[in-house]
Amino acid sequence: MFELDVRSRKPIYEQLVDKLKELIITEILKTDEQLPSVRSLAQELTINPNTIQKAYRELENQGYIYSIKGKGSFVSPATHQPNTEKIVKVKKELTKYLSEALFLGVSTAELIDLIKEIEANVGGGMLNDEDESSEKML
Amino acid sequence: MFELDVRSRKPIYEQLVDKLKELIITEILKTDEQLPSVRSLAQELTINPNTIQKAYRELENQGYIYSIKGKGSFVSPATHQPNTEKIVKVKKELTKYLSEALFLGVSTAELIDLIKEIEANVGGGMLNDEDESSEKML
Amino acid sequence: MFELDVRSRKPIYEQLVDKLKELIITEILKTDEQLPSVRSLAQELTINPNTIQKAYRELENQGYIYSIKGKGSFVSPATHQPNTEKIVKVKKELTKYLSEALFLGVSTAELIDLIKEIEANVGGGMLNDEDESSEKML
Amino acid sequence: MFELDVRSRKPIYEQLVDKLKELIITEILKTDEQLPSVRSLAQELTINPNTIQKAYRELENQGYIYSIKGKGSFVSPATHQPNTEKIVKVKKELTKYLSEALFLGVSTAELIDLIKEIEANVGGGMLNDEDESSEKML
DNA sequence: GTGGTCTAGACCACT
DNA sequence: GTGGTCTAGACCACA
Repeated sequence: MFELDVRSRKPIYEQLVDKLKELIITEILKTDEQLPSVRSLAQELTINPNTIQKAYRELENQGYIYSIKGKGSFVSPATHQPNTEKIVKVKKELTKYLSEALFLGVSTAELIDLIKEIEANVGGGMLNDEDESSEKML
Repeated sequence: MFELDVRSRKPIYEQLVDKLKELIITEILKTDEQLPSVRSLAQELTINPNTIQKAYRELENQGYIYSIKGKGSFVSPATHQPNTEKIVKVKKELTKYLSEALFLGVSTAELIDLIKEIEANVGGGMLNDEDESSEKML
Repeated sequence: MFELDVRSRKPIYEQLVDKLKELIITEILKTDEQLPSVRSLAQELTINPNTIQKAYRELENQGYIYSIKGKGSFVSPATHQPNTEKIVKVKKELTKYLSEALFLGVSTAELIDLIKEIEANVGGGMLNDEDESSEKML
Repeated sequence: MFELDVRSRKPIYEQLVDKLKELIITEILKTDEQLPSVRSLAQELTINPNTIQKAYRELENQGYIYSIKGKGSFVSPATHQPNTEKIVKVKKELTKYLSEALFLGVSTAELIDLIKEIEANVGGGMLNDEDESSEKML
């Protein structure tokens, strides 16, 4: 399920954050769906529960999930009130990596293709095709 | 000139690497142009020379600059022999941030515009041997 | 264990890199085995931890080890996907020293013997999953 | 004639030493032949005369050339009294690089070919085709 | 003058 | 406890 690379320079908790974000963005994890418990996930991945905890906390800070004491962690509904601050940050990163890609010889066409390809995978975004059923929970 | 954020979670030397890479990619720093000396830059930015050194070393490892002991540090010529390994890495990062941007509500059109805008700034790419305006800077 | 010559013209960290490379190549240090911690090795060798760090970092760059923040440093699995660039470099050095050896009167036979001798010590190469004697060391 | 790589990590004077050694070893520069003067070589290569000077001094120390004040520098006759100390050093380097080559996947056969190829280029040396004379050595 | 190495000692981030 | 970053200050090697 999760393929963590312990050899990576990137901290494990960050890898976890990225993976979970991806699952949420691609709507493999749907709004209000429950995430695996800290302990079960820790056991499954054979890593320290504190590491999972840290990843969940980070996701909560970024607004991707919410936690309820005693019950668990759940996927937040997509807010769709454009979060300017975050968008600015992401665009900054994008600019950095797009420049580097172009510098390394990747063509514009290739990059546009990449965007389109990704677009197809991202949960319809704000008009997310037919999830009408995710409105309970707190 | 360089705006470093000493409080950032990103190490100073990495910030420096990114800034300098940017200057090289946009050809504000031209091939074989001399970079500011370790010590002068350290003084200008009021950070430790070792930190600058670390950044320069990293840039050297990544192939962006080369250093000569008694002489200084200089911009490497762009190789333009596509470095597959690096490209794969960059594309991975791009995928991550592009997904996130789309999820945050940035439109595809906007992203394509971003690419085109960046493309205009990145060094002419392959052929710029006869650049007429290589005045020093910094 | 490690014999470092602090007076040598070769930097300490490079001596360390060479020694550790040797231990890895001869498989005295096995894949995924943990290296001594930066601090413990520094204490043992009575040199500065930063120097050890630098050596470890260099080994990481060269692909011989990998480091995980809160855990330690470990031997990378041998990739065995021939790294052309590195091979070219090594062959260049070999040519230099082989010429010199021949010039100094070492016979071809002697050199071939040297190769065979070394070959016997270098980790079996491809297939050594079922090594029976992987006791720790260091 | 000399192709020096100013971008190399290796100091220029060392590159010079290596090149000149090579010319002497391959007997392109014959015994007692005069080397170019420090100043003329400096001019030709457009590098600092001090750098040439340093290279020549090093070659003199290693016994490859000799200098006569007011006259110039000349190739030393090959001594042929096996220089144990040097041979030990060279063998040490060879062991290092041979190990690495084998580790990187270069075959023994390939290495032996390399030796034979080099042997053909090295100035007959001591005539050591089947040198019967190289078996003493401390 | 340049880059490069090393030390001593502090503090942070991750597990 | 692990690796990683940073500083202040010293000394060396190269051109």
